[in-house]
Amino acid sequence: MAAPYNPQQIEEKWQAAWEKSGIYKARDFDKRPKFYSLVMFPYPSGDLHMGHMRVYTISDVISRNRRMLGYNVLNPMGWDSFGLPAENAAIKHKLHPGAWTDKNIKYMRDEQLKKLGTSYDWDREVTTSSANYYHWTQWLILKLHEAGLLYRKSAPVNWCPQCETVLANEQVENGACWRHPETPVEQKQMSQWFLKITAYSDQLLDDLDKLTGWAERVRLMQKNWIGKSEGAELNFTVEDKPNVRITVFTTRPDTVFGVSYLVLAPEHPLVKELTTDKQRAEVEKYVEVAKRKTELERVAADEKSKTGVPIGAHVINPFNGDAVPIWVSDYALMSYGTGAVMGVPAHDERDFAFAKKFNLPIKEVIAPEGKAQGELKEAYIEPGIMVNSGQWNGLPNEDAKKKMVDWAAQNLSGKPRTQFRLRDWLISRQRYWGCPIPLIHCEKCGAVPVPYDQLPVKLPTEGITFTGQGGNPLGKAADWLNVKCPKCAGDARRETDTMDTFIDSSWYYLRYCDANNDKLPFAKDKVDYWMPVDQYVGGIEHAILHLLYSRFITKALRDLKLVSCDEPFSNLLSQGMVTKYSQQSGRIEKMSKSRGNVVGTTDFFKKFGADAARLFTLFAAPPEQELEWSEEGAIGQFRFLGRVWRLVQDLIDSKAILNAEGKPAAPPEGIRAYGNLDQRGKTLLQSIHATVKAVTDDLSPQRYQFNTAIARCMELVNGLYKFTYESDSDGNGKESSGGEPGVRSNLTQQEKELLSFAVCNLLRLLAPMAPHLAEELWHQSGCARSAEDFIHTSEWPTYVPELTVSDTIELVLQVNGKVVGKTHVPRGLPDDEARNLALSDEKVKSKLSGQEPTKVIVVPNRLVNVVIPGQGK
RNA sequence: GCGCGAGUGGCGGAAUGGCAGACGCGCUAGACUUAGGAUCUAGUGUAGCAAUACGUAAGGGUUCAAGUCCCUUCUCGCGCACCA
Repeated sequence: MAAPYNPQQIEEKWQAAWEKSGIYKARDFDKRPKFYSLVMFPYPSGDLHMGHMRVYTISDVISRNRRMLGYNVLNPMGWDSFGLPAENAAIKHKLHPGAWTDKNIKYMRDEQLKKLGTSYDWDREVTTSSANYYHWTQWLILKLHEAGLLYRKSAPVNWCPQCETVLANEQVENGACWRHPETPVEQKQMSQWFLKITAYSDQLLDDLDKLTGWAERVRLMQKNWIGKSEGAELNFTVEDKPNVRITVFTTRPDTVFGVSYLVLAPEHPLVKELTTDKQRAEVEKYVEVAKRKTELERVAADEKSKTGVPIGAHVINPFNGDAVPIWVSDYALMSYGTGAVMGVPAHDERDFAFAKKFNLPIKEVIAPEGKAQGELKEAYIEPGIMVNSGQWNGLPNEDAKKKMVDWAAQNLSGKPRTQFRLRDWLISRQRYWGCPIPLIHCEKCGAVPVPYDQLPVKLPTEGITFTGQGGNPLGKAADWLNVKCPKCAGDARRETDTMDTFIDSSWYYLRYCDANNDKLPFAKDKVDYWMPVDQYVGGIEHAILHLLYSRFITKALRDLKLVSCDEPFSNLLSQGMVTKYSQQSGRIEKMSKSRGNVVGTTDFFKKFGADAARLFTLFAAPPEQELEWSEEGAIGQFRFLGRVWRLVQDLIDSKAILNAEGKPAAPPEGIRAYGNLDQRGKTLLQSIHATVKAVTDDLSPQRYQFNTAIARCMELVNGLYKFTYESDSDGNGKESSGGEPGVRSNLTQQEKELLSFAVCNLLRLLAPMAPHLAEELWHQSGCARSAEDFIHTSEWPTYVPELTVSDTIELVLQVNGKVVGKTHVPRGLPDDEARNLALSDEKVKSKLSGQEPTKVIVVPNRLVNVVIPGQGK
């Protein structure tokens, strides 16, 4: 009796053997076609659970499949290891963030990712918090500084009081910090470092069209985030002050005759200047209140709670000379457009609500049929014909738009303008555990870059304590802080802000191409060989932040001639999250520690093995969908693996698949013709070829349907059981009753070759998904030529298209589209014969009851549909 | 509110416009047993003894033929949301 399937034992054995062999090393400049397979690298939080494992499994299957298909695969892994949790852990445990991080990395790498059976090239491991990585983050940021893309300015910024740091716009969600939605961010005026991502707004938007390998919804999210609006600037002159003009941005210059007021943002510099004495007290109070409002409160305000105060002054509409009042209201944002908005209540929902509340005139200037509708119940925002608009009356509003902007340009009262929602990327963080910004502040010279030969600016460890109070510990490290200016050698201070960790992760895929370079971040020729990434796999939560930043950095580095590609990720697979029932909430929720519904990796691997875990996460749902973790389902995969194991053991024990030398009995080229096989053998051979085709297609980038790939393997295994155990005569199943079930004793030599061929192919099809079991049986069954001949470097099986389909088919007979019968016919039966066959069928005849059919549709090799008249539907 | 996406057995999910429910979980029955998170065999959409009828959120349409394409409605999920 063969040994039972013991995953733990074989998994450890092969993980060690693979590591020793180096079969997963990527080779720079190899002649094989390259395939760069990337998975979003983790933050080393300390413990991965089954929810995390899904993404690594998917990416690993793709990598292994491509490798077997003959590609030179780069499949690297690393750690996004700067960031707040390490610093918070340091405060809590009185441990340096670096020590905490290193400990976590070691555990996650050696006890979790390796034990999952991943095929990473660990020689290229990167850790963003190590000096040999952040050295080059600093190098790159200085290059961006030289290119004018890094600048410092004082601006109102989002401050998270809990993180004690500023945040990028992208990291503010509903007015709260992305890390804790319960903490509203505050507005602070601070001098901060920004990256000029807006210089690339147009490219980032236009090139989305090139990304055909991305899901439409991800592209759409980026498009909306960039938020391009075409419109115009229009200048309104202040009444009685001909030298003072207020410029508004509008996407609807065609509605300018309907302006009945103008709004300034509370922060707008002209508010103070223009407010009349009479209104001053009220306006100042309003501005004060608006300033104190958090972003959250401003966002939460709906139309009914619109607020505002007239400042007493008026402006002249450049188109018709009307004077309209100026208001201050916080629905105008200083950070968008010009901070001033023209109010057109008749054709803007927001303005309509504002006018209703404050009793401002509503003047209709666009009407559906060119006739004014009179009193409006709501804003009319559809296209229409111009009315009440002087010389433009009667024009379609879209035509008027262009002409009116032209007119404004000629009269110096406006010009076309494109406005983006995207803002520059605020990268300063007032925290210790991040990459130091390599600049030095000198009173005389300003902000001076640290010379390249003095990089990296290392994070100091001396004199640093983590108390969680009093701000950034870097500000207290006197030895580190006080330096001489590189330019004038005078006294100067280091920048104490560190970089947003999204900087680290927006170039790590480039570092993988040349991870051990100690002269440069990467050699250009290596990056040009590997880039772009052929398949990126990761969570949808990065649809905007990380992916947009990475695209920007790639484009900026392209313009600096440091890389050649301009889009980093050709294909993106956004895998769905893993969920599980949570005792805490009583609902099915995303698997996470805080929800108390995690399934750990270690226990599961010990009991059922990594292969079963991999198979279940692949099988239970298509990769882009949500997946509910089910212990029973996972055990089901363990049973399937056991079924494969027992079958192959049985075949080996009974000498059914090995020849006298202990090698597979199948001819080396496989079995590519029916030969003398009987029907049962033909069916199995066909099933083998069909399975190879189906799994090959399912694993291809066009599909990535791992669930059906596994289902097809299961079908083949079921077929093999039938073929192997079912005796000819009684058909009573596994060697009838009693005793050890056994392999059919009457196997012919040809059938043994067939079985042998089946096993070699089945194992290779399973290899990407269940790498350990496949490897073990590959060697046991003698398919391996030596102990070093790994299944993962073997060739992916091929199929003969003609053998993927049977030579007879079941022809479906329909009457008016309903199935009335089926009949077996040879494949390729001529249409007229199929037609005659259908018309002579008893059931069809009885339905016809003597009538002539109106029509007979023949779908070759599928069905015949007889259409009978007058029977309705 | 706007924009995407999805609704298929008890459950997860399959189906280039051509036999709905592959494959698995669960369940039922049988066999076997060195009792193992066993294994093997058969069955399992609903109603019915059956023939058969009905079935892919609801309604309509296109088509010889619709889960699949079109329109309307409903439900759920996701994203964005004072962006002028």
